[in-house]
Amino acid sequence: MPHAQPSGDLPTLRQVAEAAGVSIKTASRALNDEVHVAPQTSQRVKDAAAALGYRRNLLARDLRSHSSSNVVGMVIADAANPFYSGIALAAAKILSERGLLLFLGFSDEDADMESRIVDGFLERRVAGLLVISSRRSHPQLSSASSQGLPMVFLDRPARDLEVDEVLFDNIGGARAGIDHLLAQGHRRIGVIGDSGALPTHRERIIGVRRAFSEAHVSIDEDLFITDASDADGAEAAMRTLLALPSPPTAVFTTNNRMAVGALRACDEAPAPCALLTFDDLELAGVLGVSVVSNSPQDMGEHGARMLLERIDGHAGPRRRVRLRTSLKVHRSTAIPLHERESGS
Amino acid sequence: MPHAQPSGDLPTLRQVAEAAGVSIKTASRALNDEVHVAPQTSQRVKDAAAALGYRRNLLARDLRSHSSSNVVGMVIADAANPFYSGIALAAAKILSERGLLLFLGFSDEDADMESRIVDGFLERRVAGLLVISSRRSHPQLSSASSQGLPMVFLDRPARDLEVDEVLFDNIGGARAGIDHLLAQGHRRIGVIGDSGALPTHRERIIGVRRAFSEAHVSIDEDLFITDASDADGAEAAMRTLLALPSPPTAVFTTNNRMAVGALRACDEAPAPCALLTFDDLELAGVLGVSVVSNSPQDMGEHGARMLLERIDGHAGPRRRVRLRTSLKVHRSTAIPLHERESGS
DNA sequence: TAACATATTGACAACGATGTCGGAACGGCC
DNA sequence: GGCCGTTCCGACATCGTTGTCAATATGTTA
Repeated sequence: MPHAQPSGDLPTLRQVAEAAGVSIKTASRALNDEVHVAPQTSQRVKDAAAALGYRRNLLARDLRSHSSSNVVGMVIADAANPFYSGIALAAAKILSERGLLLFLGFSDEDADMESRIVDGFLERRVAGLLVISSRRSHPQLSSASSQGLPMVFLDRPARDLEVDEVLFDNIGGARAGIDHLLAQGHRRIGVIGDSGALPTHRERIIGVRRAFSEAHVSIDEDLFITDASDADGAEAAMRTLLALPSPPTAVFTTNNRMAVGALRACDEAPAPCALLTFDDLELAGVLGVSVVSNSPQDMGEHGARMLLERIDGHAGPRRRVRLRTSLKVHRSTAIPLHERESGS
Repeated sequence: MPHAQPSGDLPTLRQVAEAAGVSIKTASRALNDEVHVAPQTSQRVKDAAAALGYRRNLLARDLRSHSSSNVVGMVIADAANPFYSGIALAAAKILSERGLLLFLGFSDEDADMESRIVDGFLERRVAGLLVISSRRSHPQLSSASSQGLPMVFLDRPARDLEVDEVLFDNIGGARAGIDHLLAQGHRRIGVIGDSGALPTHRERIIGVRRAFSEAHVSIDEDLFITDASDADGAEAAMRTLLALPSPPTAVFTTNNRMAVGALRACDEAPAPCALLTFDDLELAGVLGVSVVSNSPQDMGEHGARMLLERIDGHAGPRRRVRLRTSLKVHRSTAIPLHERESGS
């Protein structure tokens, strides 16, 4: 029963070497399974290491071998949103297959916070970055990027950087959603959106407007509330829409947070709402909410793979991937407007 | 416009020092705002650093100053579950207030994976660990713990380690849930639970049985399905219960994944289900599901704070915190059984 | 037997930063 | 002028590991 000494510090390679009666270098070779180490020696070193509870110090190793540490830094906005945590999870899975660890930082949509997080990553010499940015410009990253640090932007474009991107087809997805509602006979369609600060939301609104205009349906701007900012805001927005003299017959929300808020408001409405949202909801079917479905898993995996290619030395020009969305129709918008009966 | 050289490597302190015409040590002093540096010198160094795009190398700094890196490692099972990601987010927020970064690893409930993740943390000399463990024993951690590495176990106990823990009152919460259902007049109560591998689930089942036994209500074991393992399994389990000749009048699920599955099955059931689950659901109100509400945020914050105290040198005996749960009644179990009308 | 290839090992420098210590310059004071 | 204290600065060792190179010992070939 090898009993580790309860002293405060972990044993070093030097101590292992002394215990095994060899030089530091030989101990290093043995523990790294390099060639040209006598089997007995190797075993003696490994036994000593096990007895002492030795763990190699990767900080020192990475410093010496100049290999950027096997760590990838990832910034996401909000872990409470399953959309972002889904991206992070999928990316982490791909990276862990290669033995890469993940630094995860939560920016909470705050530009300064994001900046501090990225600084921490850079100072720790991460091998690459996955960024869901809340910033419009990235001065820190521009020099890092030009110095060759691999990075991939997810969900939101990197306007001022020539780096790889994985985004969703926001315009096309939103357009397909509105097309569906129009095809079901809806003309008074409400729209609830996050604040326009996020490019994703701007693109989705563009898609919405394009759908209306190409269908030659005029837009009632009173039904557009695009500054809801969070679920509570969306709930209030939905109440406002429902309280209109002539409320919308269907409502489109630009992301899952907005949908959650809208659903809360609908819960107290006299009639069921026809609801369609960008982003998947886990219980969309049960809730009857139709969705413009996107796959955070795909985004995380794609991003992670592209980053791995860059880490492995791929040096081609920037790549911009747009992931497709798919429309999934559920109860609340499944029946054309003119076939719906009141009540029920 | 200082233009960083596009060469592959980041500048070192040596290069900054040369550019500023001072020694390495002086450059170090200037950049760390130490005393006894002439203002002009300091400025010259800082200008040079900015011009070169210098970033200090924390790997080297931490190696030298032997300060365990300002990084905390955290293992969680599954980021797709908002319960775990909620814990991680809350913990990260607390830690980031102290400038600590978070290594996040996803074990996917796999013991080997957890072990590899923890190894990576230890080899990178993290300052502390937050662990939601999928393991029954933790041989790696026992030596690390006795060597004084701060760690806090979350949600699941650390049987073989004398470390701090933050858990929920699983027995009491489950008991309160069943008490509520019994009080509403339910006698045939279905129970859908995860596989018994997790201590949380075992405790919850204990709470359930205790509630029955103290109310002197006999248990129909046919209504207990406690090996559902995931949402799909729970969906199948719910279908099984609903297909019984005499189906339960209410169903208790032991966590949010089980609830999701049960809800899917209920969606196709002829009559609405009376459902109560351990763990919060974001749309519990809309869905009408009553919940034994716990707060992953509280757990994350508590755990992070306790870890910080340990990192700061607190050396007291292990602490075991049990966080309370609270019952939130929603539509499906709000009306006593005998007052319910069929249909509606 | 000599020459040569190979296996095994260790001494030493190096990675990029900080801690220690001592030296130079400066001012104030007797 | 001599002494002291303070400020400012740099040479050097050091953290724990790996890369380079040279030194042995051993086996293999001409």
